[in-house]
Amino acid sequence: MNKAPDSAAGPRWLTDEEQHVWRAYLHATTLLEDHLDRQLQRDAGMPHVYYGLLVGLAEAPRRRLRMTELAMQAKITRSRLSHAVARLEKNGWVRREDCPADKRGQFAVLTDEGVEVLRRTAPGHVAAVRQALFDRLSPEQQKALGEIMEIVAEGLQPKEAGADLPWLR
Amino acid sequence: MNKAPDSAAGPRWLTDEEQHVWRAYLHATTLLEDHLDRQLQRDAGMPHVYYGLLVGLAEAPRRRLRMTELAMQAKITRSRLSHAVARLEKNGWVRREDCPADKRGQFAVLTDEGVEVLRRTAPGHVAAVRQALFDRLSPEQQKALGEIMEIVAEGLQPKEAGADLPWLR
DNA sequence: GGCGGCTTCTTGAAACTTGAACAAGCGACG
DNA sequence: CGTCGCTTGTTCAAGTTTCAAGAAGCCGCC
Repeated sequence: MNKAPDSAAGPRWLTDEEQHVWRAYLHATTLLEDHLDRQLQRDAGMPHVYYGLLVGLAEAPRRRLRMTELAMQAKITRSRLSHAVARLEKNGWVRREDCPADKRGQFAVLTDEGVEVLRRTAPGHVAAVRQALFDRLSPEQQKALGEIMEIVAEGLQPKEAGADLPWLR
Repeated sequence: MNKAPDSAAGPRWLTDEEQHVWRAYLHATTLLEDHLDRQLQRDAGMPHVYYGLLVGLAEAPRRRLRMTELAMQAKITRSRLSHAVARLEKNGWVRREDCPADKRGQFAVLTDEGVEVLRRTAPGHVAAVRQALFDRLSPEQQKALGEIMEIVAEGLQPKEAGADLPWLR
């Protein structure tokens, strides 16, 4: 897929425009992430990733998901999830349950308290996202952003579709 | 600036399209960040943020910057920078120097070894960015992305321009 | 049955980040 | 001068993330 080995012809540096775009990207994404992280830490007492876990559970069938599924949904490692759920459990927002069908498995279950936290904090969070992002972009820009992000995500998909050959990595 | 208080008319949830865009955004940005973080951790032995610090220093006048300036450039807190520089110092990539003009001040200075690390790892990093982002986007999309990110960043600017009134916060 | 390879989830230690609190120096204004 | 308010950079403790290692159960195959 590469036209030529980088090392042979010198690295292909970013052009000025690319560099500009890249810096804008880094700048904006870190600012936005920090912003939302603080907003949630302040209003909900947890970081953005943890909030995402609760949302994931809230949308799942019986407000429960296997650990691995939840981890994949949130794009974090199982290890990280383990620690995170331990913390959320301490808060009373999530509970663990054994999986009857697979004795290795655990369900993470959103408790009523967890639902309540979401109910209370979701509006503020949505407002923050809206204000930081959607209120500032034209419909065309929103559409473009969606498409761009889909392309980028697709190129980085860790698994999915068996399209590539894991055993060659 | 708000049309109506959220609490009065119910929160303005995201539309389906907005939700779709937002998820794509989260998905793509976390995948990309993870990807680059691992790439750099593997090839350069440091996380992306630390790499950014070295780059910042490399571009500064005498390869040095005051701690606060560097922190602002990298959009991190002074505290975090303090830790980071301590670590980079241990690696021999950065050195601290007193500021003669202000006895409180410290310069972070990129060492020759630091320059060397950059020289050695920058090509790989650029390649990773290119492959994950620019190689997949059309010129129009690149342009659009740049504009969008600028808008978003502008809306979150923590300081700048004295346009708002700090004493009212 | 039972062995080997795989998946599931957890653990522990080290690295990194956060936020509050702090020592030290600056600078202006009386 | 002196002192009050502010900035600079660090430190500490608590919280989070990573990575490597490991206990336990599943599954297929002989």
